Order: sequence, then C-alpha cells, then structure tokens
Amino acid sequence: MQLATWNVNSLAVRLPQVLEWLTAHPVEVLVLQETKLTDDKFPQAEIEAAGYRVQFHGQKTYNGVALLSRGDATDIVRNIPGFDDAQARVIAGTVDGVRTIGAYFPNGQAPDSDKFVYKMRWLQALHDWVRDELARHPALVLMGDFNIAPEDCDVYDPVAWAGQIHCTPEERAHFRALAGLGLVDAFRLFEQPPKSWSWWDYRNLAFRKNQGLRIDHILVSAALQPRVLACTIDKLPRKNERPSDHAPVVAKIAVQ
DNA sequence: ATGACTCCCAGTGGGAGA
Repeated sequence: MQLATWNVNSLAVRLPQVLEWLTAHPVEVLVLQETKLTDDKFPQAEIEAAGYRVQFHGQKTYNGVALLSRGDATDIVRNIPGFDDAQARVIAGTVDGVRTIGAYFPNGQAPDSDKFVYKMRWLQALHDWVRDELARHPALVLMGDFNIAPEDCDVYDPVAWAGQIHCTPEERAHFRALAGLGLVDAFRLFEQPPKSWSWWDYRNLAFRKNQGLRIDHILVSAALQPRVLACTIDKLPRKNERPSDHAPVVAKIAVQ
C-alpha cells in the first residue's frame, strides 16, 4: 500500500491538482494540510466521486487537514486529545490496520516569537500523544508538514538557515524526540538524490534554482519499518502552472 | 534588501506562510 502527504496551500485552489494527482497515483491513503476550508465548504462529494473516503478538520483562512483513504478509516481523532487548540492541525484514523496520523505542525514564524512558544507546546503535546498512540497501535505512521528540517542536509543553504525557523536546535530536538519513540524517517531508509527538498519558496525562482527545504516527512513505527519498500518526493506537481509550494511525499509499504 | 510569491479576507492593503 502507498501512503502520501501533501501540503496543498488551499484545497479550494488545488482540488483539481489533487484529483489529477490521485488519478496518476492511486495511493491508499493521502493526508492533506493547509486545506484552509471550514468543514461546510469541504469538497467531500468531489473526493468521494474520485473513489476516496475522506475525513476532515478545518477552519477559515488557515490550517485545516484531511485524511483520504480507499478503505474505511476508523477511530477518527481530530487534533491532539487533551491539548486545547483553536487551530485545526491533526487528523488521525486507522486504515488497513495502519494507525495514520496526518499533521500540520505549526510554522513557528521566528525563534523569538509567541508562535515559536506555541510550536514548542504543540510539539510536546504531540510527542506525548503519539507515545500513547504507539502503545495502542504498534503499526503507526506519522506524516505531514512538520515545518522542521531535521538535518543540515535537508536545507539548501544550511549556513544561511542556521538557527532560523525550521532549523533551530529546539525544533530538531523535538524531531529527534519523535524518533526516540521508535519512529523512523522513511525517506532516509533509502539512498536519495542529494538536495532533495519537499518545499520551495514561491519567491526568487527558488524552485528553478532548487533552493528548498525538506520539511514534509513520513515517520513509521519500528513495527512497520521492515515493511517500508520505498519513500520518494514527487516534484512534478511543483511544476504545475499554479502549484502548491510543497510537493507530495509518498511511502510504499508491503501489505501483510 | 525590512524585497521577491501566493493565499486569504478584505476592500484598492495587510497578515501569514516558510
């Protein structure tokens, strides 16, 4: 089975691209971030017409997440239980025996900002919740827009980005803490082309110059790791006429 | 270079994203 994550930066704008991508890549699971739609405006009928079930959790203007699946998704959770949050950032469900968590991690804006403080609180709450989820569901995938570049090799200019948002030691420590729960970065299980990014700034011809960051990730639990067959970033949608600034990340997992 | 682009809600500009 294939699972994918994609920050679409407005599903209202990107729905045609998502449907086109699903036709070419009929993955079993796709989680979306930054849908930017309240639930009453979510394009449920169009997605179901494409052969997917869908769960969603959105709000006006910002954030918003969705879980698309071929099979039934059960035990749906919206946002982090016990963490009071006005922002719609998490959707989880169990599909084909795999506990699937789709998340839009806070951006954090700048290390000295209130938004960074929120990002740290959110990361701690996510960590504690995922630890509990793993105890209940050994086969687990945590994927989405992490807004963290875990290593310098995930940054096109690590010197310029040193200490900047997405690259601070605090954010990277949180990423390692998630790994410490027994989760592994599926992308790094395989040899990858150097300068592999999942996001490129809209500005300054960044995509054409391949100046980007790898901040969208698929983390798999230890129980699932032996079943991971591949993990790739699909740059093609970034070449569309009106692209999201993020590209989809796809993992292939052997069916038991 | 406190920029650049895109989205949203707004309303002929500004916040946020990363």
